[in-house]
Amino acid sequence: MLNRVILVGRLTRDPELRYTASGVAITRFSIAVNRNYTNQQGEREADFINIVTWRGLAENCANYLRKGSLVGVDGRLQTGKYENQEGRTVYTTDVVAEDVRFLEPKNRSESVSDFGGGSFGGNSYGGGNNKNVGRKPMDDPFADDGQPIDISDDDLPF
Amino acid sequence: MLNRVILVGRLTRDPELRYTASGVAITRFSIAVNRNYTNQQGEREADFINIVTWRGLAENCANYLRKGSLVGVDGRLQTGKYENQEGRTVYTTDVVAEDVRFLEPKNRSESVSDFGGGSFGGNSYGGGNNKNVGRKPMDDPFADDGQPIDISDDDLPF
Amino acid sequence: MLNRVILVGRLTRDPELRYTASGVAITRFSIAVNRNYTNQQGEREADFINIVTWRGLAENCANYLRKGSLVGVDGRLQTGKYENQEGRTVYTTDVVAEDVRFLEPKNRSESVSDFGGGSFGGNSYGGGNNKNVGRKPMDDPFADDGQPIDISDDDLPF
Amino acid sequence: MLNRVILVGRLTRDPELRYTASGVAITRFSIAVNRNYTNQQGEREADFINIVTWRGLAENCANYLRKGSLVGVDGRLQTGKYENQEGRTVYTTDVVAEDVRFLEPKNRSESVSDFGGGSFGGNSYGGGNNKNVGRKPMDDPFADDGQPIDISDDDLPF
DNA sequence: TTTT
DNA sequence: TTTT
Repeated sequence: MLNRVILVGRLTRDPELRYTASGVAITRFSIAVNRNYTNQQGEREADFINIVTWRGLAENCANYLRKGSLVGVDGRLQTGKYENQEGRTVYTTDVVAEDVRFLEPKNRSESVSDFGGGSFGGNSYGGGNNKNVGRKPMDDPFADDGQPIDISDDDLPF
Repeated sequence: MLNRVILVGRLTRDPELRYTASGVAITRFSIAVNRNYTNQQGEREADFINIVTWRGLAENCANYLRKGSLVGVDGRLQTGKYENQEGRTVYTTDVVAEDVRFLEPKNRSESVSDFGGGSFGGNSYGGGNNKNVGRKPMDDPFADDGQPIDISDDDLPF
Repeated sequence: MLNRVILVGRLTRDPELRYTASGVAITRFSIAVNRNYTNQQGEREADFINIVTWRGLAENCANYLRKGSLVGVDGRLQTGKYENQEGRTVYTTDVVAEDVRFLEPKNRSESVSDFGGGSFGGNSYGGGNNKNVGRKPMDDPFADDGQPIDISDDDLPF
Repeated sequence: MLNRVILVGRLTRDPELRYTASGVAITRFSIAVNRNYTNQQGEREADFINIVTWRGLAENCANYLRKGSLVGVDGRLQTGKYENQEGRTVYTTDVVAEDVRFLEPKNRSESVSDFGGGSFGGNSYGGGNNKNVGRKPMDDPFADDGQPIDISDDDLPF
C-alpha cells in the first residue's frame, strides 16, 4: 500500500554505521525537522525522526553526513517493537530512506568533504541513462500500431 | 521544513473522538499499511501508524470511519514524549492528518453510511471554488505588463 | 534532487502497452484526480495526469487496470518537449510511476480479474522481510474512556 | 482525492508576481529539478516544473526568491488547457504550492536578503503550538558500540 | 484525450 | 522559457 515520507531536516548527531551479520551496511541517524510555527513562548519546535538507510546509501550517509548536515529524505514509514530491560514493549517508528539528498552548498568551509554535486543516494537506478528530456512524439510509442517500436532504452528512467 | 507523509491503509480499530478542555475535537486511530513484500514465512506484514486529526476532520473521521475502513492519509509526522507509570520516557510518533480520503466504494453493503462521494476532509479550503480547469492564456497573468489583471478569483484553489 | 508525486485517481481510459525496440514494456494511461472542492457551479472538477510505467509494472498495469479503475500512484514528475506538426514546441509533464496500487475491492463483479490482494507493483523489493510488525492497540497511551480530556490546546498544530 | 507533490530544485528565473482583478497575489516561477542519474553523455538532466503560489506565500516568494535559489516545494498538481493562437489546445501542468522552503544557507554573500531562518511559507497554521518535542538521542534503542551486530537480514526492507 |  |  502507499507509504511515503518526505522530510527536510538536520542531523541531530553523527550517523552510526553498522553491518549485519551477513555484512550488509546499515546506518542510522536522527534528523530534526523544524516546525513551521512557533509555540506560545515564541519558540520554534522540531520533530525528531529516526532515519534508517541500507547498503550503499548507508555507506554514503556515513561518509558524507555529520551532525548538523541539512538533508532531504525520501522513504517509507516502518514500525516495530521490542522488549526493554523491564520487559515492557517499546514501539518504534522509523523512516527507511530510499533516497537522501545532501542540501548543503558544496563549497562551504565546514563542509564534510568535496562531495561534489551536493547530493547522492538516488533511487539506486542501476545505471540508468536518459537522453531525451521527455518524450519525443516523432517516435511516439502511441502514435501507431502496437508492436515493438523505436523507443531507445535511453528513455528508461531506471 | 518539509515534512510530508502519505499513506493508504485500513483502520485497526474504530476511531476515538475526544474534545480538548476548550472544546476542540480530536480523533485518533491507527492504520495498518501493508508492506509490498512478504517475509520469509510468506506472510505480508504491515506497519501500524497512529493518525491524529483535529476539528472538523476529526468529527468526520469519527462519524464515517470504522475498523477496517480503507483510507488515504495526507499529513505530517509529529514526535513527542511522555513519562510512563514507571517514570520512563516513552517516545511517540504520529501522523497529524491534514486530509483523510475515504477509499471504500460508496455502495457496498458493509459500508458504514451513505457517505456519498466516498471522500471527505480536504485541505480545509474554506469554500474555495475554481471554475477553470487550469490557466487560460487569453488572460495569461504573465502575458503583459504587471498591474492588477483579469484573473478571476475562481482560479484560487484555496 | 527530491521529486516525489503521490496521487489517487481513476483511469480515464484503458492503459496502452507498448514495447521499445529492445523489448522493454512501457504502458501509459491517464488518471482523473478529483479536486477536494467544488466550483461556483457546484461541480467537482478534476486534474488529469499522465502516468508512465515501465517493465514489469507496465505489464501489470496493462493486465489489471481498466478505464475507471481506482489507483494509487507513487512516482516522479518528468518533463519533456517535442515539436508538433506545425513546428511548435509542445511541453509535456508526466508522472513516471514507481508503484501503482490497485484500490478497488477485489470481489466486485466488474473487477477485471481475481487480482488477489488488490494491489501490485511495489518498489521491486527483491524479497526483503522484516521481523517487527509494530504496535498493538492495547496499552495505548491514548486509549481510555471518551469524555473531554486534559489535552491543552497547545497540542494543536493548526 | 490524494494529490501531493514534493520537489527540491532551483529557480530557473526570477519569480513573477501579479495580482488578480480583486487584488489577490499570485506568483509564478519554474524550478529545475536535477535527475539522480546521468545520461549516456554523462550529463545530468533536469525536469522543469512550473510552480504557482497564491496570497501571502506569493508575496514572500516574490520578495525572497531569485533565479538560482534552492527551494523545497510542497503542493498539488493542477492541470489545465487553453487555445493557442492557431486554435490548438495546449495542455498545462503546474504545481500549486502550499509551502515553499528556502533552502539556501542564510549567511552566504550571494544571499538575496537577510532572510533569517532560511525558510518561510508554512501551512498557514494560524498560531498552533505543541508542547512535546520528541525524542532525545540518549537511551536510544539502537545506540551502542559500533561493530558488526546481531541484526538479522530479515530486517532488510529491500 | 478525460474518471466514479 | 530553463537552475548550481
